[in-house]
Amino acid sequence: MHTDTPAYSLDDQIGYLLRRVTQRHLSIFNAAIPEITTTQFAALAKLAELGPQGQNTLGRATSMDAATIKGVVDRLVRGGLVQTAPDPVDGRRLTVSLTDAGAQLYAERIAAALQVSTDTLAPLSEAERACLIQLLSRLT
Amino acid sequence: MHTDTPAYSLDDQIGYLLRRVTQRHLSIFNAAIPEITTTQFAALAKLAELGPQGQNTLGRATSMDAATIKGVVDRLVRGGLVQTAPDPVDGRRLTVSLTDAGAQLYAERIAAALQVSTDTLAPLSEAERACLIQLLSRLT
DNA sequence: GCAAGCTCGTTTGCACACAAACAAGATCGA
DNA sequence: TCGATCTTGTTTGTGTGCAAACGAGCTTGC
Repeated sequence: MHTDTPAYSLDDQIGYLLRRVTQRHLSIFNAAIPEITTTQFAALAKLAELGPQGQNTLGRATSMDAATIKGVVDRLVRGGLVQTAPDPVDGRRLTVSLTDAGAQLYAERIAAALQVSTDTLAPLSEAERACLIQLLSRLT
Repeated sequence: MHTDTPAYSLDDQIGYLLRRVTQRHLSIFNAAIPEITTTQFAALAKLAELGPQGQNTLGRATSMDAATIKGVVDRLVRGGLVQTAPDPVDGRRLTVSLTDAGAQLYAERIAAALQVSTDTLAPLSEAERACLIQLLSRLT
């Protein structure tokens, strides 16, 4: 008796595919919207949707942990797209909100951001795109 | 006349979904194989498949740029899983190869790595898994 | 009313990931 | 043959990401 080494094809593994598709997506996004990154845009989008939020709350809404959202918010503050203020009620809370410049940049880039998604999915048919989105949603 | 702000649903964007699914996958991988990271495992897998490779060549085979693969190789060397040697023919080239420990760790973890892929795709049926892999492959 | 436990934000340390710029070796064409 | 060009590896700077540990503020149960 012996155990054969099982075959392992890196190129067919879900993790490797996810990494490669993400690379392509980031490259498309960066070409279309060079001013900010995908995570920064996600933060702007959620602030626009939900209004001012605590920093950690915003992190949860955008799937970033506390350490990560802090870095993202810091860079957005540095770029003048977002501002922070202490919560008068809860002494721990740091409320993050869009500045006028942030709201304007977000509004101006929505169409480009939607185009990024379309371009990323360009190799697929309409039905295939919907299928992929649906399958990925279930792996969350 | 005016232009309505188009709707932008972050949760439905391909980039955001990719990030979230990747997070879940990395978490599953890290729980199953705590010794090394996904990228390090990818490097070991390609070295096992292709034999010793130049550092940049290995980077291309695993979809990492020159700066990234250097960091990965450095950490694998530090962990004793890989070794580097100057190429006698090409004075620029740095040949990377598996050590015995690296080859052994890789062989021992293949089954676990395959299980990671299975676990990541667990919410999907067999047919859906194949469909997802196929769709993602076309977005490379 | 108060102690235990939770949440908020912060910091540090590590590991990708890419852009840009660089030095040195290899190659290929005129 | 020799100069332009390409390739190989390196470094620096910036931006995610996560784990772990921390202090300070809030809340809940008893």
